[in-house]
Amino acid sequence: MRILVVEDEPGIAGFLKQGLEEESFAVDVATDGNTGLNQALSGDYDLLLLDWMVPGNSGIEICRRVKNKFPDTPIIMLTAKDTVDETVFGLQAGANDYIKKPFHFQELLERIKVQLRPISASNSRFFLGSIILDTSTHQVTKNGTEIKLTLKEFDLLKYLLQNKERVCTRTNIIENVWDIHFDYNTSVIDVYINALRKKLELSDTENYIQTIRGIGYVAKEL
Amino acid sequence: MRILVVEDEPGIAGFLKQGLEEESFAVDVATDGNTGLNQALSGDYDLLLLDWMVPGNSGIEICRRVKNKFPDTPIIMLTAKDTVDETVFGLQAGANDYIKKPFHFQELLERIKVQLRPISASNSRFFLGSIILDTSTHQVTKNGTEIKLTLKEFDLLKYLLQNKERVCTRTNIIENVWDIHFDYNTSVIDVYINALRKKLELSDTENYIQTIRGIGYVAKEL
DNA sequence: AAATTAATTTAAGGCAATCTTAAGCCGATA
DNA sequence: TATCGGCTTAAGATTGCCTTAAATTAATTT
Repeated sequence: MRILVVEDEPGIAGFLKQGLEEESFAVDVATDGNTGLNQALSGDYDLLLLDWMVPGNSGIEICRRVKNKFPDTPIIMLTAKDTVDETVFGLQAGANDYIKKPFHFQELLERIKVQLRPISASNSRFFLGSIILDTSTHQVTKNGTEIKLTLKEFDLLKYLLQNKERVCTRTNIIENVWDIHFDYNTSVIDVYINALRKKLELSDTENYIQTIRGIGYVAKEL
Repeated sequence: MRILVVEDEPGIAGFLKQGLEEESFAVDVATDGNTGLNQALSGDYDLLLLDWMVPGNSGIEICRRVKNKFPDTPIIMLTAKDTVDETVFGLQAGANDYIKKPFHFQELLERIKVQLRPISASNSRFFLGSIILDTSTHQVTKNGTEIKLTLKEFDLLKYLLQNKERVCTRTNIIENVWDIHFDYNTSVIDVYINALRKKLELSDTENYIQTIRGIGYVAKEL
């Protein structure tokens, strides 16, 4: 799940980025309204966190423009102000929720999950053959025995499992797992697919992760 | 823990009843909406599993009525449909979670546990291997001998144990144990984890507190 | 109140795990 | 056969955790 944070205070921005990444979201940060608006209009994001007051376009303006183009993208406003007027303005502009600063990260997370629930089933466990991936313990097992994966390996496998039986293109993967948007000219994916197959001991008779030449990969039951 | 299942298909109902009873829940089954609603309104249950479509009152209607009378009773909807609209309706009606049929029983179990966790979280003693943490006496022992911990060490260990088998991110920890909400740039956690491991004498063969690089820590049985 | 002790936090260096790049190889496809 | 894309491996760069010690803050004693 990809989240765009538009926030000029570097402290808060960094805090949000780290916290959300620990929750395995792919996070981009824009520190002013103009770049924020441009990135938001790219349509690459599943959710937007907008600060109310940012240099350049105001959060509320970004909200209106984005909602105009992508009515279904949930937007949560971060605001230092809590007067009724402004929250009403925000909701009129199409924001799905707002949260007052300073806030508890936990609470923000809750609200994000509520917004994303219809999109991601917010599952905690994924299954593939005898493989189980559990996001709550960050553990992967095969036939009950634990398989130690690195963070990126875990994220990649999770992404494939979230999209089980669906082809994940290389672009899909590089954008959602690596959070890279340009320069697709890398072979990280190959390296990590390789590592996964090795660690999961996927033989020819058990190739749950199949290559679609020229396109990408699929995780599928056999 | 008492669970009410409202489900008309006898196959699924029986499957649920048996599975949940094996997990030592007390399970009642209602096969139509009317009796389901009546039983639910008795207030005897800790959690409700509602099928979306049942004869008589629909699951969603039951959900609304029950939530009206018992806002704190968690409700999980079972649904064959997965359109965004309907899951959104369900959540608006107050459901705490939903799961699509067909589902893995394990997954359902996970979700039930998540919902019930706040209720059973009022424990005073927590266990991890041969370690016992008692919140009422503020004491920690390992193999019966007391281990003196400072306040912060105790709080940290308690938090990890309350979330046993679940990953605690650094953000989780800093918010819940230190009550810090914006300053993410600190290494206190490392220092205290280090102290805990030392005092608890967690060797490689006994590393009940594991590091999840890039995310945080988990307390888990081996 | 001052001094002493304990607890907590900050800071920094070292180290190991992880990530990324790059290059050679192999098989598929045209 | 030539080309393209994917596989595999190894090496260098980077990141994040561990550890220790010093600095700050809080609690306790004199």
